[in-house]
Amino acid sequence: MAYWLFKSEPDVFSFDQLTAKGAKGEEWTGIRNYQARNNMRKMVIGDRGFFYHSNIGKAVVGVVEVCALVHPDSTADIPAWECVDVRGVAPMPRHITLDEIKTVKALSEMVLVKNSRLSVQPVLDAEWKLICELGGLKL
DNA sequence: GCCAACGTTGGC
DNA sequence: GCCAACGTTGGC
Repeated sequence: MAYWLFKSEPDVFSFDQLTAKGAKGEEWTGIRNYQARNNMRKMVIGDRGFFYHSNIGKAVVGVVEVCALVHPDSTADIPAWECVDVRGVAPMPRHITLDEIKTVKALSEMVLVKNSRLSVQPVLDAEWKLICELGGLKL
């Protein structure tokens, strides 16, 4: 099982909005970047990811799970753009902000820090465990 | 609202 | 195939 991080601006699509969709989840539409799309191609059912709020909040706010393999993005005008479906698993009891991540040495190599513009990114096992711990999340 | 960083586009 | 110009993202 691999870990990922999905970024979204909360005023466009927030973690609460995803959770409201229930177990069926929602398409992760709108990705128009090859690196991000290629990351989604690597995902399998059951992979988990952090839900990160960019711009507003700038924090990891919850955990999601991949519930449909990569498929054409229904909002795209060319078939090259694809996406997975994700569903909400659990909110972070304590949000882990970008500021906090930057102060933790073990997290200084995160893609979130190194390449902040990539909207779907891989997360290392160690990074995953640490952020869950910091956030008080037991899964 | 600014701007740095990055990705994409298109002329050559 | 290079690279300048442009558009977008996202932190500040």
